Amino acid sequence: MRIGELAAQVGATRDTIRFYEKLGLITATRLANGYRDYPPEAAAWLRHVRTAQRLGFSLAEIAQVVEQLRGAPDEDLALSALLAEKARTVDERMAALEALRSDLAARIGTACPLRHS
Amino acid sequence: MRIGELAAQVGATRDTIRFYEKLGLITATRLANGYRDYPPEAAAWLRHVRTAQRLGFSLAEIAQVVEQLRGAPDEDLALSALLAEKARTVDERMAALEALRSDLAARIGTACPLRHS
DNA sequence: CTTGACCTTGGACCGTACTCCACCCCTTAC
DNA sequence: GTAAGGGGTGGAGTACGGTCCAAGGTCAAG
Repeated sequence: MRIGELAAQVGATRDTIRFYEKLGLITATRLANGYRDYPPEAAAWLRHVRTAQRLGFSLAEIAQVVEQLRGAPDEDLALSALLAEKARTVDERMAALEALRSDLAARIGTACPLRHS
Repeated sequence: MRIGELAAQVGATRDTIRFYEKLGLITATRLANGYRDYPPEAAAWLRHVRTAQRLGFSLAEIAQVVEQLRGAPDEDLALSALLAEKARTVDERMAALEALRSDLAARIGTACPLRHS
């Protein structure tokens, strides 16, 4: 698969994929003419990257995970642990939002909302 | 209060506070010598800004709220309305996080967590 | 009266995650 | 053979949220 098809399959631009390659998030073999060539799994992998990103991982973190997974004794176990850690972060963020929400609710309708923050 | 003390109180740098001023997030009166002067409430206000930011609001969004308050016929009423709107945004964001959290929970412990995203 | 801590400004610079550009090569269709 | 539509590279530009720096003014203590 060439870069344009891969890009279309995952809803990214060619530029984005080349950018990800620079960050070590994806690698490609080259065809005789110099074009990047991707195996079919590349699309699934890029979707995984996008998912991780959506879940709050920075591209640098994802690249680091890839790096850490290389040579891990149990790949799946390591990945599950990382996800569990992210879930905890999400829980914390939700608690903070809940606090802000009730903070906002308490101020609404008061005489001077920001004055008592 | 001068900028250094304010910065110390909220755990920011003087540069950050001047940057926020440029964005319209905070205003200061000036002393005779040109130094910025802040009322005691400024610290609470800045902490509020930081909280909103930590919860995923961009500085531009926060500045927009401040902007909308300027010149409102009834400041308190306007602010209450904006806070009510923000509370709704917070609710939406919490729902999104809840979705991500259960998404993570579902993946944890599976044979190959990222494979089914 | 100098030293040091504090303040002022404008502008340069950083990291993240792209996005666009110019300029070039390769391949297929007509 | 020429035009369209891939692909390649390096480098610049964008938005966001700062962070740092130089050159200078202010002020209290010794």
